[in-house]
Amino acid sequence: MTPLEMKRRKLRGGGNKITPQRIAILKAIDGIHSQFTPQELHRKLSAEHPEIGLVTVYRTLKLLAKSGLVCLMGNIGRSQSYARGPQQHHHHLICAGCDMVVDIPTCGLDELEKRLAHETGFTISRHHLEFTGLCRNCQAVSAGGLV
Amino acid sequence: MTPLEMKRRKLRGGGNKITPQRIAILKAIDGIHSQFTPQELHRKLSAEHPEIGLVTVYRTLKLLAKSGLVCLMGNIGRSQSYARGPQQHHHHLICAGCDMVVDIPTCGLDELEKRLAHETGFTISRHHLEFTGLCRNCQAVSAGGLV
DNA sequence: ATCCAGTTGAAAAGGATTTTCAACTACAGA
DNA sequence: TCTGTAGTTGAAAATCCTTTTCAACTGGAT
Repeated sequence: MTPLEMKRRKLRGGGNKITPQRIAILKAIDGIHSQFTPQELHRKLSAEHPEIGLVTVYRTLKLLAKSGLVCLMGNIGRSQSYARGPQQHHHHLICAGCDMVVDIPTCGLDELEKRLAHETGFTISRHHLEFTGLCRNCQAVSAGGLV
Repeated sequence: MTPLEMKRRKLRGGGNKITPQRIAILKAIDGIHSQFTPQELHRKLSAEHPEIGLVTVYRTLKLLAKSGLVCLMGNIGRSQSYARGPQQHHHHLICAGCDMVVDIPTCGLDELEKRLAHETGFTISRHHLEFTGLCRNCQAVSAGGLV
């Protein structure tokens, strides 16, 4: 079963229909390797699928996130930010220069989380960790005085 | 020197003027012990200072954040979220039920940060860590079937 | 082949934030 | 104390992102 088939199946399982728009959106997302906003995805789509409206992109991303097929990462400025891949435990290293995103699979926060829960009486259900800095490329660029 | 005087001095130092609006806003912020949005602050202000416009609140918060007198925490839904106190190294434990915010002064991420920098070639300038869960109160409420 | 619940695109509405602009004012210097 | 001016203000308008509404359309079960 191809990855796309798996995704179709997962969508169908939730009682949703498989439409040409949704397939086009799923395919487009597969080709994006950094975080993206609904607007950016729509821009990317419009080359091959000018008939797909921005509203549909918003709706579909929301649906895909609910179905676990894309990952809602939070807000960049005013915009929602999504990323390819399922919602799972991972964190991000983000370049302030070029917006590149690197996933961080481990964080070692379990200990801290347990301690906090104990000390505060909270039930902690999730955490979010984000590092910001400059990637090698952008360091070079800013060292050259271009920024 | 009172805390307020210190803040006035800090503002003046940046070449900014001390206006009645800014003083009222600084005082109001001192009375808020959880995170707040510009809109919430404006609502709170409007009782005593109906003449202060929402736009001024937005502008002043931006100025205060730049001057290090309040702390811009990120976005809650679509809204910016601020908190009393200077921007410094601390993180948050947030209750999903009542929005209460608890500061976490330590995080022990220096090691991970160093390792990441080494492995990826990034220059890491800051990180953001956030735990979400339910405080004792809200656990009780949801256990009672009210949520 | 038929039917209907789910889906679509366009336009309008909604909500947060920023910009514009003319009037006002804090305060440095005379 | 007075004056000039750069910074500040509030209201309205503009902007930007996102959601809602609605009539037309369609996937897929029967």
